[in-house]
Amino acid sequence: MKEKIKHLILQASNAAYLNGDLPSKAIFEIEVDVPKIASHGDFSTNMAMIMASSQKMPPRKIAEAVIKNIIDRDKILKKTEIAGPGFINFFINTSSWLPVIRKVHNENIRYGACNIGKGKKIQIEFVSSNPTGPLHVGHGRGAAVGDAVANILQFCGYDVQKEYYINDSGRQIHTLGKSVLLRYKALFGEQIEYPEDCYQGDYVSDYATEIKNREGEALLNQEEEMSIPFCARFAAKRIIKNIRQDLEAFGVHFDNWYSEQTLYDSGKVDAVIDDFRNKKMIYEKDGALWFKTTKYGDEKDRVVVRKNGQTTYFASDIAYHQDKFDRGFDRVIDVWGADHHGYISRVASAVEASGRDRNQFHVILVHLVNLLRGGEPVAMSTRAGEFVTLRDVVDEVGRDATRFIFLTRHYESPLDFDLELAKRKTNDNPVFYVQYVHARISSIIRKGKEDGFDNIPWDEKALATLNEPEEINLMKAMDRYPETLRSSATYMEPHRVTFYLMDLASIFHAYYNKHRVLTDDPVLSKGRLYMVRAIQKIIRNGLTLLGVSAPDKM
RNA sequence: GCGCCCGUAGCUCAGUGGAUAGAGCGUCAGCCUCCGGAGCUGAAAGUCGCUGGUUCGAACCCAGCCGGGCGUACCA
Repeated sequence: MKEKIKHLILQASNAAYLNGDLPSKAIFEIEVDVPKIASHGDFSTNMAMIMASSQKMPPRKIAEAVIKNIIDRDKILKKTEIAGPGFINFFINTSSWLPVIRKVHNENIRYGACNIGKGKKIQIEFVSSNPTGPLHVGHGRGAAVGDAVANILQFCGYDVQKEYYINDSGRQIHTLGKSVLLRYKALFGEQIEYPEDCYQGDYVSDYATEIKNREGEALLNQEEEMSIPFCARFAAKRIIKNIRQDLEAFGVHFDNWYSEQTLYDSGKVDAVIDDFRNKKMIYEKDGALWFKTTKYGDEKDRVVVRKNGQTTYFASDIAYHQDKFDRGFDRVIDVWGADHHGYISRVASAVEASGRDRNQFHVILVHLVNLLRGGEPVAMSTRAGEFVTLRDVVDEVGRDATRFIFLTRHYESPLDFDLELAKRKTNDNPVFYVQYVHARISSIIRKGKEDGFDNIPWDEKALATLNEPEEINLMKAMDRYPETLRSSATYMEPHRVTFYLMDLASIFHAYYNKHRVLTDDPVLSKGRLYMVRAIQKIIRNGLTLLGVSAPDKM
C-alpha cells in the first residue's frame, strides 16, 4: 500500500511540474510514513517540506499542488489533507485494505519475500566457537542471530551460505591436547600438577578416560610432540561432533564447516604471506612479520608471523577471508562476540588489501548474555569449568523460547537471560504470546470444520463483510509485513521481525477478545476465516524465519 | 590515555530527521453462560544521561562533558 501511495505522489509531482503548478522538476526520494497518531491518517509524507527550498515555494503550497494533481484510479483514497507545517496525510478507504488478505493466501509461504538480494552470493559465518569445549549461552545467541539473519536474507533474494569456521589450529588446541594428556596421565596414578590455564571441565577427563580405554598406556611412553597433538585431535574431533549435535538440537544447520588447519595444509596461509610480502604489504621488523593495516585505517600494524616463527591467528584470518571471496561471494558477513570488536579494523584492512571493497565485508557484533536464575546471576567461568552450556539451557527451557528470547533485543544490546522467566508461560515470555495466536487460530479452524467451513472457495462477498475497526487494524498490520522483512534484511536486524510478530499478535488477541470468528452469519464467518487464516500464515512465516515452531496446539 | 558499544517509564527494552516518545513486566481498577483466560480493556507512570550546535523540525545527526560495559598482545 505504501508503494501505491508513493507512486501516486510521484505521478502527481510530475504532472504538477508539467502543467506548471510546480516550478522545478527535482523530485527527491519520497518518504512515506505511517503516522503514530491515527487522526493523521494511514500514511503521511513530508515531501512538501523537503522540497520547499528547491521549489522555492512554501511547503503548504507545494502540498496543494501535489494533491491537486493526484489521479487515484483505483479509488484507494478516502481523503487527503494538509496538516501542520506541510505534511500531506492520506486516508485509505477501508475496502482498499481487503486485497491484502487475498495476497497473503496467494503468495502463501512466499508472502513478504522480495528480491533486494538479486541472487547475489552472500556468506554468513557464525558461532565458530573454538573446539576446546562445549557451546555456552553466548554462542547460542550468536547462533540464533546468525541463523535468523541468514534465513531473512535468503527470503529477500540472496543466495546464502551458512558457514562454521573451526579454529582447529594454534595454541588453544595445543592447550586442549595438553589438558587431556595430563588427565590421562593422572589416570595411571601419576602425580601431576594441573595448571590453571588448562581446561578445567569434566569433559577433559572424559576424553582422557576414553583414550585410556582405547590406547591403554601407549601414550605414556611417547614424546609429548606426538602425544599432545594426538590428544588434541582426538578431543577436538569429539568436541566438534558435540557442537554440531548441540546446534542441530537448537535447529541450526550449517551448509559448510571450514577448518582453519586446512588453510595451513593447503599452503594458502604461506601463499598469502608471500604474496603480500611481494606487494610490500607485509614487512619485517624486530624479527617478526607485520601487516600494514594502518594503510587502511587501523591504529597500528599487526603481527602475522611472530619472532619465534609461529603465525598468529590474524595470518590465517587473512587467508581465510581471501578464500571466502575467492569462493565467489559478493558479500561476506562475520558474526562475532562483541569482545572481539577490536579485531574488526584489521580484518577489514586485510579484506581491502586483497582488493575487495570495504562494504563487501560486514561484522555483526553480538553482545553478551547475562545468565540469571530468578534474578540472581549464574556463575559463568569457562576456565573454572563452571558454566551452563547451551545444551543445558535448551534442555531446560526449550528451543523455541531460547531462540525467541535471543531475538527480542537488538544484538548490540546486552541481554539478561533468566532461566526461570524463560520457562514461565505468561506475558513475561513473548514466545508463547505469539505462538498462542497460531494455536488459537488452529483451534478456530478445527471448530470451523465441525461447523461445515471446510475448503471454502474464494468469495468476494464474504471478504467484503470485514469492516470492523479491529479488522482494518489487522489488515494494515498484514500489509506492513513485507516492508518489515525488507528493512530487517537491509539492516540485518532480525529483532524487527520479532517485534513485528509481537505487534501482530497483540492486535489479533484484541480482535479475538472483542469479536467471534464463527458467528450465526455464514458469510461473515467465511470472511473472518479468510482473514484469520491469513494471519496464521504470516505468524508461521515469521516464526519460521526466526527458527521457532508454530504449534497447532500448546 | 585512545577506540567501539550502551544510557528512553520503578524494571527489561523498541523507536537511526517528523506532528501528542511506545510495548512488556510491576502497581491500581475492570472483563469468561459463547471459537483456547498462555487472553483482553482502562488508569497512573518520562526534563529520552548533561550542555551546546546543525534546521522549518532532534531520542535520532555533530561537538564536548558525565556514568556503565568491552577492547586496546608477537592470545583467540
